[in-house]
Amino acid sequence: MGIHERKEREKEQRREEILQAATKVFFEKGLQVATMDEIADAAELSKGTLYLYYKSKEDLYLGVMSIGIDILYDMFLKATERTASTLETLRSFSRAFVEFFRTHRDYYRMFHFFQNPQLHKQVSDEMKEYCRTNNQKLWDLATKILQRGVDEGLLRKDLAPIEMAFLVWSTSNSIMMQIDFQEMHWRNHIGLDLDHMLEKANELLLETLLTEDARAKLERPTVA
Amino acid sequence: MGIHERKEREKEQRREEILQAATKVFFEKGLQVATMDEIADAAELSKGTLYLYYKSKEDLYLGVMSIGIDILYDMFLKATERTASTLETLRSFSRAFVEFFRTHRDYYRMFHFFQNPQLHKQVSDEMKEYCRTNNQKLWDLATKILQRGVDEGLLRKDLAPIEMAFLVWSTSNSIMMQIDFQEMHWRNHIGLDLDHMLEKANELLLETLLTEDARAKLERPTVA
DNA sequence: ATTGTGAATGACTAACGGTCAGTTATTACG
DNA sequence: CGTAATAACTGACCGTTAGTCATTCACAAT
Repeated sequence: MGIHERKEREKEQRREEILQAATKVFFEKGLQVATMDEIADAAELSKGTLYLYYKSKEDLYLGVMSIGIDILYDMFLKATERTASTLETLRSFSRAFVEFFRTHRDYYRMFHFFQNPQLHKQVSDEMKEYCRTNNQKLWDLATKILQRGVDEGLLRKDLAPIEMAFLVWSTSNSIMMQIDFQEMHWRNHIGLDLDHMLEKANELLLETLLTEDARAKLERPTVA
Repeated sequence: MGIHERKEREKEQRREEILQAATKVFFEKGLQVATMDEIADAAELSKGTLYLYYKSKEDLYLGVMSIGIDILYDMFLKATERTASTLETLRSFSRAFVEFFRTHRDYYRMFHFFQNPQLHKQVSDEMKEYCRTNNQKLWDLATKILQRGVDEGLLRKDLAPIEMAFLVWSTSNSIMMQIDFQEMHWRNHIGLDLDHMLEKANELLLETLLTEDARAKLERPTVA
């Protein structure tokens, strides 16, 4: 009586195959230019079948994006798992985000669509909820580390951990967006090295978030 | 022989009428949902006529957005024209941006499309260039003020004015984006007051950009 | 062998951005 | 004034594509 289970597995596998095909096509063309027929071709299925597994093109897009969230989560987790000082963990976190941005640009790009509900025309409530939950894991993880920093007296107390998480994320994110969208414009027309700006901004922000004590120690690491 | 001139004026006026109709429809529905037929209806013209004045729906959208850039530029200009200390001018600048965001949300929203070339499918090179030039004015103005701050010893010298301008803009912008897209999510699910974050972030950043001298004076305004 | 079930198909529909041959309005000219 | 020339405008039409659904197909149950 394992037939039912096998069918379930096969269905799951089909869903996965569709996701793989969609990943390939979306990475190459983006949401707007990619067509469902193309994805169907890549999956060696008919278009109708795609709709048995995903409710809309946008749902499928977010399905692919969710893999990106998983990857980022894993990278964050690894950054926290290395036993090190909290300060070093904070830096690892920051670096992990930049690393994700550099090595998984395709996924990073997809986050914009998720972030901007103005662009959602056909996203199902289920998919929205799924993404929200998945995304929440990231924030919980980040907040936990920052809370540790506050408890240890490393980070200032007048900002809640979630506020710091938001600041760190939004600072990095806005610069990464510009790198992704307009790097050449900034470099050639304005003469601005955005990669440098990204590092600098993270550095400045971390300093800003540190308590005065921690900042003093940072400047003179081994107190005489 | 003023016929030619009159025709020119009428043509310009028609272009303006189309822009008005487009403004109304785009504000109500956004780029994706608004249709050219709707805009044609609103302008009491046929769809074909729209294409005599704008090359594509996206061009028309950017035409509307450019008005928003003009408005923001004027607000920035007013912020700098008030005779005041450079520090106060910097604050005015920051406030002007927030003010624009609050009172011209519809225009602000349109900036995203301009910023993200991934979304451009039919933008003409001419319109791109026009927007770029228009946009550049904003940066020039901001950079000028920041340069003054550096010259006066108010702002640190290890960051170029354009770098500071970029940091200020990207910090504000990323938070505003979140307010615009997800304010309710942040407030209800995370318990985060983004309006407060926006002020706080601007405040922290300004402090970060000040020289140590200036910061010290800021904390004890009247030195004994 | 036959029936039942659900997965898969692909022709079809609706919607929309953009086009262009044809119409109308206006000006120039004899 | 009549007519030709020019410019402005129109809307039916085209191509594309997301999404649908009646039908077909594969396979399991009996």
